[in-house]
Amino acid sequence: MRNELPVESLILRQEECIPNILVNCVIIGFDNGCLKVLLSRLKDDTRWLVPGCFVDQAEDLDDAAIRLLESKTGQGNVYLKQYCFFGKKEQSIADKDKKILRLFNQSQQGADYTQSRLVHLGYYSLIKFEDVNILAQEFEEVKWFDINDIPLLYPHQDEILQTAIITIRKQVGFIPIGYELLPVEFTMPELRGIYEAILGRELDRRNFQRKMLSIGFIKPMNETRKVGAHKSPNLYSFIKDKYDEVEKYGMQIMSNNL
Amino acid sequence: MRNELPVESLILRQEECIPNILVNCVIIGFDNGCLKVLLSRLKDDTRWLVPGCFVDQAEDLDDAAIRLLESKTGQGNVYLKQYCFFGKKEQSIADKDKKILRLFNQSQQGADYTQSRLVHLGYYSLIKFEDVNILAQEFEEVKWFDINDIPLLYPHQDEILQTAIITIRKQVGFIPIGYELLPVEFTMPELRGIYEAILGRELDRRNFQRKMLSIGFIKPMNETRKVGAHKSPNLYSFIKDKYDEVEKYGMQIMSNNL
DNA sequence: TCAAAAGTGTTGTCTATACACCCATGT
DNA sequence: ACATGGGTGTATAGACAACACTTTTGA
Repeated sequence: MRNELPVESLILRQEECIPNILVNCVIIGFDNGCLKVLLSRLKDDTRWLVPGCFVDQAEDLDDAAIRLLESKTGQGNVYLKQYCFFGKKEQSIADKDKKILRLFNQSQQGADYTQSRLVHLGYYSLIKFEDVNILAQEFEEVKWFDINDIPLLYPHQDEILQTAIITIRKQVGFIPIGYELLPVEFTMPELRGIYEAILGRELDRRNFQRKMLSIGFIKPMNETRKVGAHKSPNLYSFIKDKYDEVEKYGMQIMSNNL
Repeated sequence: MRNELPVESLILRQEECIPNILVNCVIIGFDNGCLKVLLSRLKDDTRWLVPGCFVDQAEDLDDAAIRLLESKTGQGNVYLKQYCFFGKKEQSIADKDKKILRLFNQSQQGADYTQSRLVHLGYYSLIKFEDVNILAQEFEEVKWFDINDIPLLYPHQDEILQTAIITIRKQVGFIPIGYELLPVEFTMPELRGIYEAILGRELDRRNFQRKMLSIGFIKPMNETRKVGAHKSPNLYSFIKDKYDEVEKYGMQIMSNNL
């Protein structure tokens, strides 16, 4: 599922970028009952990175994040939210790690990116796993990892990643997370699986269902899905309008007893 | 209450600063039943600004924010939290507004701060009103404003300020806000006043009291305060330890029905 | 027929809210 | 005495959690 050309055009910047600002994006998906995060590395490297890119002088920060997201997943119009910034004085790209610059900005011309103090601007994104077409440059490897099985990362990357996960966990009661992570039609056990993965504990099947339906932005389809030697679960879909209302006022979806 | 020397030493930077990163701090206090925000302007200017400063090359972002806070209030060890970053492509200091650079960094030597794309890193701070000693440079005016009566601001400043207020409103159920904004000893009506100011509506006096006491990190002092022609209210104080526990787990203080 | 998992109903407990009542104090 | 506002108690409605029971399906 590789597609070299669009990746290049998305990543390669004609103009010079801002040398000391790196946009990072923690891309979260959900598959097979587990939360996944998309990481990237140089093909011959051992350590992984949260995808990042430098920002064009003439580009909004948010647009840089969208461009980054598109360059890895092929998807641009998804849930994207800033959650944190990082910038300790010692934070910069070490000379010995200079090679990873290729992952952030293919043309290493112009500004000297290793000389600058580096400020990381952290975004996280929730994306439908099935919609993702993993894209990578020819020297790059991009891969989903189970969130509970993260490989060795470059310095500072763990903080960037873990802070995102903690933020999502704190916000899970306030964002209609299922809408972002699941396909258009989904079953109640699938939805519950997301909450269980994020909260790290089991939820009562019966109370969960009642709660979700009572909020009113999930509607049952008159179909079921065959998934095994038992009753086929109903399919549901989100009512986008209701969901948008809720989002505006920051209403609470899940109970507070985390 | 002016004190010229320390202000200079806090603001004036020997080394060169990062030219495109501006730390902003929305400083929130509570007085006389109203939320206040500390704004700054040049003495002969008409428009106000959220206090900001550039970051030293060899200074953590958080430390720059603390230095900024201290340079305006004399207080450094207070609640300080990053909440947002801003950076649209057109965002930079216009040549006609170049004069405000004096407010961010007294020495205008070195890097050309008007040439750069500007990224605002937003912090907000909750501070005990009585502890604040307003500090200003000789060409600067620093003043508390009622949060519902904000004067004319420079471009982008309104977004920085309003986003902070919205963030605080969303988080009010999760941060022990009274501990930060009130003196060590306080009355229940004072505490309630903060919540009412933030939520923008009245709360039931009696239920509020019960709720606050039931959470368990407020303890009654055996004193009262005379405040008028009626029963003197009890004084209370926070139990810091309990509060810290709560903070860690992001427990909920107020109900969710905003 | 049985196991597994979906879906429905019931009940007790806890929490939020509304409000009646009493207490303290200055004019 | 009375107006003002703090402090305590109680009753009701609604939400949450626990769990019994029913339904559907493949082996």
